[in-house]
Amino acid sequence: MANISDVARLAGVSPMTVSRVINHSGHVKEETRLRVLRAMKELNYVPNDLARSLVRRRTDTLALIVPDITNPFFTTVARGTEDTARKNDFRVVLCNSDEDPAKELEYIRMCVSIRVDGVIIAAAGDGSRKNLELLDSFEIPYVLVDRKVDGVQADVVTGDSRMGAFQLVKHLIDLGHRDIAMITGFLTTSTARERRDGYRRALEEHGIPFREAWVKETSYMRNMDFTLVEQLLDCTPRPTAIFAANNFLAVQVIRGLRHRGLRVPEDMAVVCFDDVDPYSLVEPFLTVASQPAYNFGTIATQLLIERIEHGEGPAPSPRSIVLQPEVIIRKSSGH
Amino acid sequence: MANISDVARLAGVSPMTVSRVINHSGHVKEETRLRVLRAMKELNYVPNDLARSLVRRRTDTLALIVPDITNPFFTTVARGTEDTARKNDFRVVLCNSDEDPAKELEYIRMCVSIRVDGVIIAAAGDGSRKNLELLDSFEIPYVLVDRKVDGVQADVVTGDSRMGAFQLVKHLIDLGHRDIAMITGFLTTSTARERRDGYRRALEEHGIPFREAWVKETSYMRNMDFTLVEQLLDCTPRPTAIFAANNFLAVQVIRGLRHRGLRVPEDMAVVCFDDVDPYSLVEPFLTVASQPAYNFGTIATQLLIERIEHGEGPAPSPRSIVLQPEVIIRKSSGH
DNA sequence: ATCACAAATGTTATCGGTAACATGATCGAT
DNA sequence: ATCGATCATGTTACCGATAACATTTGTGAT
Repeated sequence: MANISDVARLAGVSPMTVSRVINHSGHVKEETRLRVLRAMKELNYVPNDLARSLVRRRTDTLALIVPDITNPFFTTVARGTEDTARKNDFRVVLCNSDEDPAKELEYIRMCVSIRVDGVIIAAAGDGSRKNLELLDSFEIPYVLVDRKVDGVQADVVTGDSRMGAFQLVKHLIDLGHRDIAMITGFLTTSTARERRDGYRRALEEHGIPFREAWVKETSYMRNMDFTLVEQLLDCTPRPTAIFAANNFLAVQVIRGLRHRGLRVPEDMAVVCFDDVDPYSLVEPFLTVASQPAYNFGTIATQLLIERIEHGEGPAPSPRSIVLQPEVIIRKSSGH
Repeated sequence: MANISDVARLAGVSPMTVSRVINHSGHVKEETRLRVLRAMKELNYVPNDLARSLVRRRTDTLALIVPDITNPFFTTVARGTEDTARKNDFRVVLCNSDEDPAKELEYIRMCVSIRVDGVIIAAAGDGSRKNLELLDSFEIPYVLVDRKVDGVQADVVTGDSRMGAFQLVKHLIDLGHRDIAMITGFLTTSTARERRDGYRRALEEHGIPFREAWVKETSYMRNMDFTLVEQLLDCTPRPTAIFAANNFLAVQVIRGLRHRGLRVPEDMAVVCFDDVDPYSLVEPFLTVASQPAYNFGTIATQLLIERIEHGEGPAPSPRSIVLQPEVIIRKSSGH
């Protein structure tokens, strides 16, 4: 594999001149430039980015760490990230933590050892704090996306989970429901907490008591504990509506209901956070609080790149961007 | 950020000894080893993999290039790849070509410039051949997964598309259908061709003429041309069954049918290749030829790693692993 | 006590680039 | 003709690790 010296030799110049041609830096006479380009082509030369990054102390690489790469919400974030990164000449390494802080830590270690320029992370939970401190200690900038982390000061792009949850539950209440249960992700994630808070506030503002037992907590992932739905159905009184805190939970809820022979919305109203992929669902059906996932990605990436490139002077203090979800009312909540 | 010399100095040894400790190579007295480890911890030292890779001429990194990261089929392949890679101490960089050979080429260039040790690729199409030749010219080993590429000799892990398609269509025929249409991906991908061939063979073996016009070709991606379904519905005679060549196409077909007020399977039978994510679909419903996507990933990765590590001697000649799909009969095909 | 060999550690060169500085050529202005 | 500025290119050092070889120390056998 040819290196820069081979090219230089063939073109009859110094490696530095070749470097200038590659990077469009400094002055190079047009004639020499062409000679170098010809030599590069002839040798099928591709610069070695390891060497380049080593000496430049910069890799032009970002890492995106998400808790679940099979969730369309996060793949959409990933697209936003990637598109924005590419526009700014950054690469993206995509990592999947499986909602597991330990696996997340491994990836963060990797980020350090391959010297990424920055990290965008939807943290596994509050346990991610130590992981993030590792980034801090290496002065690698990062941006939180979708989820805040307790005790961590950083740029953050989130949805207004409290508001979205409030509106969804209010919608149910307006429809006459009073016995509304909730299934949410582990409360170690900020979104689960905020959605529960929004749920709670909506209830209380309408004089409905908040019952701890009606909030079931499980993994946000698709392999959630199926029996939770059963448990809710066995409550007395039985809830007439269920608020699922994300898309996968909603689908599981509906499956659980079907399994018991219950129809949506006739026997049980269902609403949820995040879009449930309409392509897979065949027909849009669920009442949801839809989040602008793509923008989560683009904005987070912009913030990160700003930080990476902000040069001297004091770094901008942590910014918090909150995007509003859009409540889309469809059949699953009844009317 | 501390480097290996800082650690060495603090531990009172040479950098080489530190390197030995890090890599568990050579002999190091237990006492010095501990001293070095203490120094590493004290300085919060993380080795620089750029430098390491540069000199070792090896990055312990694989690239996985898929045409559509939002397709659960490919995310499942990705999981298989990642799990296997990690077990063998490789990292995986995940790349998304969007079924676009040009974007694919950019990623392959990136693979070269960051010197990945190998590539697993579900190629965008036959146009990928030139891209792969680039890898050849740099002697970067690669394995094709899911899709073969015309004129490319390499390890390949595919499903038996012809057989799966044959069985699905035969199933429809056995149910009495004779007017069976097909919607498939671009015929520049091997799977589209093979599925069409399987479809064709099933028809012909049962004395049903193959009609070119009944095979509609479009993108495998979720943004397929919606009007194709309409076109099929306007054929005379109107088909009574549709074979969709992948999961997304099937969902689009069903949406198109719903849009026209047609029920599945009463008014139109539908079968397809690949699983349609049962979690999203709420109820398993589609008759499918299910492929062991996870195994696609694990096997491809094993083959690749073998090639990377095979050392001297003649490289193994290209291997072809063909996995059988499993036809799962459900409601969408009627009975 | 001596020797052969393994263990423990160090030295030097190198991977393939680029930053920083140095040098010589070119050029327009006076 | 002279000079400062800009252009064009080269030289040197270094990024942070490891391979390959060199050296010193330790150990057991005779």
